[in-house]
Amino acid sequence: MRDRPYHHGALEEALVAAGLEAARVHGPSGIGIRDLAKQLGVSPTAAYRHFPSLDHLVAAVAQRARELAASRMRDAMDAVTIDDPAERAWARLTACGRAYIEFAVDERPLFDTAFAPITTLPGRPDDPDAWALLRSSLEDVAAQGQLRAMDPQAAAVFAWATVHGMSGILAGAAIPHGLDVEATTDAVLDAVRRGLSV
Amino acid sequence: MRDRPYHHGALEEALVAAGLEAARVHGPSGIGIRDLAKQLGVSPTAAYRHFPSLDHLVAAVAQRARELAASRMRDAMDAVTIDDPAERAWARLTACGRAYIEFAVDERPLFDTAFAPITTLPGRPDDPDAWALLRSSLEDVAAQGQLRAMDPQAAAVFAWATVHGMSGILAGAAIPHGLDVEATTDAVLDAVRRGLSV
DNA sequence: TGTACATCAGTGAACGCGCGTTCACTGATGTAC
DNA sequence: TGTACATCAGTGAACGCGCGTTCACTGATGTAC
Repeated sequence: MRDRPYHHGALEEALVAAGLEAARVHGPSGIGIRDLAKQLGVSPTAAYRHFPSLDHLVAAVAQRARELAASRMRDAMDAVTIDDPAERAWARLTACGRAYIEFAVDERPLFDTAFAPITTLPGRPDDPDAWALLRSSLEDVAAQGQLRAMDPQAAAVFAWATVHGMSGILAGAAIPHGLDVEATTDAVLDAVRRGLSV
Repeated sequence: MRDRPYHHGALEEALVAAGLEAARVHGPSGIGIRDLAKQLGVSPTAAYRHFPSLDHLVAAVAQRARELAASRMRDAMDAVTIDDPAERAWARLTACGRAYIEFAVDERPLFDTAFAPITTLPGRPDDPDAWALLRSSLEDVAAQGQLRAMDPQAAAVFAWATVHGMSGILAGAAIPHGLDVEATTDAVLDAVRRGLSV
């Protein structure tokens, strides 16, 4: 006489989805087996049918969060409408970085979840993959002859480090007093371009 | 007939020092009231004579960790021996950034402790202060007429973001496969200079 | 110089909580014959 | 087409742990008179 069938049917997916919502509000430490099971009207033990431990569930949620960030980056890149090939390549790289920073600011707990130190490797590659998007947009810039002679790996690390660090600064409590976020983001992205261009 | 006097004498300092050692190995979450009290041969309650809560103790340890990072940066800056004023200013800025990155790599858990999101404000300013060191070395570069026209605040955020992000990449598990750490650090610091210079 | 007394820095036991995880078990599903 | 049975996905209760924190209390210290 229960209103819910004995078998949930899609508990694994439901756990990840509910975990993502929890992480959206409270970050990675907000994901708990007992908590999520309660929300889904299921016993805590049921979760262990799908994940060997909490760590694995957190890793699945983190992957989902990274993919969310990456898809925002991809969308921002696709929204670039400039025709000139060289400027287009730069604009796509910049859009990619800006989207990363905006994700950190808009969805701070999710950002923390996405890029927290990895404890358990995911079972499949990220799709889309943020690092791959960055690499490919840098390759476009290079293909336009815009990149100065430097190790392409180092160039990618430089670009990533800057937007990642900027995200950390804006997302953390460490924002320098009275900082104009948008203007500073523009200036930082411009400095990245100058650091990379011929 | 105890070998230890009833009053410890310097428990506050001892707690911070022991907390720093714990954080050095296990990061901020490795700092625990019961644990430190046990190490010092004191009851957990005694800690509450000196800190209203664990959070305050952690904040004190974090400040100590930041100051440790900052003093490494200052030492590295002071070790620069170049005479030419403009090159000297750049070298000091670079040394400062490199020391920050090296601290993250050498003392990862301490780095995590130092720059974790702040929960409780410290009772006194950092001494030395990492952000102030960076600002002042950038001012030196500007005073040498080497800095291109940009908001000085944004310039500082750009430099800090890059080394902070680089630290995060190197300290996290997210190191791209087969990365040459030293060479990449050099390349990134060089890109920062290019991003800032006239 | 001695003494009463306020204050400070400790003790030791206990509370209460929430967590991940495990155990023995049951309801539902699907498949071989 | 029906049925036995392996397998899968749940239940519900409990374990055990370690933590921060609190309580009533005591030993040591310093200071006013």
